[in-house]
Amino acid sequence: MDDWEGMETTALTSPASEGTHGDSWNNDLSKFGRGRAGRGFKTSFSGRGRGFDGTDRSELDGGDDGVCENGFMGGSRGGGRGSRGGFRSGGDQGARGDFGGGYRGKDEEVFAQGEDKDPQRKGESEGERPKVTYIPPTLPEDEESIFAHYEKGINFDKYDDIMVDVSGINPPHAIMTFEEAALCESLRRNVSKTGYVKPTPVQKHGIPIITAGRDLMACAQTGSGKTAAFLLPILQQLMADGVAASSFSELQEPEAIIVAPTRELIHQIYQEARKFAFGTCVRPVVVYGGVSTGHQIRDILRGCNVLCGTPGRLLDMIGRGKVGCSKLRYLVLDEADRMLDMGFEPDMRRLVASPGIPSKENRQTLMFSATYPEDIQRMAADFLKTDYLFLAVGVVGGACSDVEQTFVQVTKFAKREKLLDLLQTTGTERTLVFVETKRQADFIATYLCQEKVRTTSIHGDREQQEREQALADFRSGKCPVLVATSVAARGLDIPDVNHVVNFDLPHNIDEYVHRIGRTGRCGNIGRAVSFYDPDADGQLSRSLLTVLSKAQQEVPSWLEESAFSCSGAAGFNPPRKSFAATDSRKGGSFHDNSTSSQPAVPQTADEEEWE
DNA sequence: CTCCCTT
Repeated sequence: MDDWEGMETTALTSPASEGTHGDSWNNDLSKFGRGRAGRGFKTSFSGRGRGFDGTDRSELDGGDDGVCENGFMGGSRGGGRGSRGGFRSGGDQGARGDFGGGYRGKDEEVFAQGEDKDPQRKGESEGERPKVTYIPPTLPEDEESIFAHYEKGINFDKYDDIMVDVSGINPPHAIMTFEEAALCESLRRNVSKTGYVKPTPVQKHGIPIITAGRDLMACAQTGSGKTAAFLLPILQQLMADGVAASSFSELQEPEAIIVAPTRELIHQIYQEARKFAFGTCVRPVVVYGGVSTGHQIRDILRGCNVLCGTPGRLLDMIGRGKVGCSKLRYLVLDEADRMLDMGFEPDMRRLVASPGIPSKENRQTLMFSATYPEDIQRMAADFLKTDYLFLAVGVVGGACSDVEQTFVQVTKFAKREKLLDLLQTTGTERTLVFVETKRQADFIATYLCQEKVRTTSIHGDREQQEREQALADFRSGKCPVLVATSVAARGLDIPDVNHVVNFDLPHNIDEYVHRIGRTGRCGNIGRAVSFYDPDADGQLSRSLLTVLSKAQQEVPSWLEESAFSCSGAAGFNPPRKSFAATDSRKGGSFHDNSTSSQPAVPQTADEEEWE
């Protein structure tokens, strides 16, 4: 089932970049160890208001052309030069001087990735490459390319065992076939070209719910066909209601907006949207950071019915007046729990406060994720109509137990050796190594490269082009080891990930569930090995225990003991978050439960499947 | 605290 929402490798690998990064694992090495003082990104980001509320472009653009762009870069590449200040800080201005004004320019003067090789720049950069506004490879428009990679073996029958639970008032009946979805001709054709024969459970239930105009909070694993579950009914409605054929305009007012927490993920969703919208008058567009803004603006202005985006760039586009929200009918939050957690919540609130945007009563809001901490569910109600439906889809004894989860007690300092050890015994099978920090990702990737393990890495401080290249190299098998931060934890659909290694365990259990969900999919056996550092991971032990037992995994006795001792006095350590696929409106009983002898997870039917 | 999110 991995293949379902598969991002097309080709889309991420441009011929031009092939040369530059051809030897990615080798080449990456040279880039890894560079000092990285962190970019102004974060500081400026979480800091305060963003340019976008200003709507006043002059300020924004002025910043672009002047200090910011390179300041930004300087922070990233400049290792150590005073880049902490965030963009627009004086300290960054220094960085700018280093590469003269040549490269910073307007969006119009961007460099295609091939030019990245410019020897002069390379020479002078030495750890300080000038900012090149990256233009992702133009995706081919031909049918063949759009529908590439649809012929993977999908075990549809596996889905018959899935347990489904719908709660909420008056849910519509599920459909059993795509015919019942009453899709128009071109959509039907696209569906079958995509290789879908019969709907998956999330589609069987989700499609009629959306078609009926209901708001939805859906709990389903990535790769279970959830993207199609919301795209199809949305596209169908738009076409049925005869949306104006998209055409050039200085202001575009999309009928649907889809947001996701990472660039790679939104790109993947966009690819799906292109498939299903092929040959229709509905035009999907994608926007995200790290690539040329001007390019994306032009793409939007050509016509935009379904806008996919990461929050920052999306808000930027709205703030620049390129995108209006008054015609919005559908708002989709993918990885919704992530979109509503601390990091993104302000952006989401800002989004739903955009000028002209219909209130929640006057639009349809759809949320999808594999995990829904209960506090997040409560907050999600701010975005949903009160009668929203909750849909939980799980594979009984399925995906989760297809992942063999093992734990190794390792202290911080022994982790590196242990990892190498592990990789040498597993050979070249595809392995995704999760680490806690961006710095650590560079560090470990460099180390593995030195040990002749073909490794690449992905994290938020890498150039967008590098991120895409890394993913492409991992997918293609050129680099069978990918070292990643949580940027790769969710949603990414990479077939044949044989192993997931939690070099560092995440701090929260949902993240753990998402991470190990990168493997063991589609009936394949996956393996997840986690390095458990008793000094650091004690807090997680209890919820790990619950996850393990629910997935019918063996629990090491030391972990059990650790959980016992870490939980302190009975009931004093209730799980902060539950990770179950349970409608928080159902009684709300498990609040109270969590302080009793109940395990961390509410005892409902949805044993399975958090992905 | 870190991660991810515009310029």
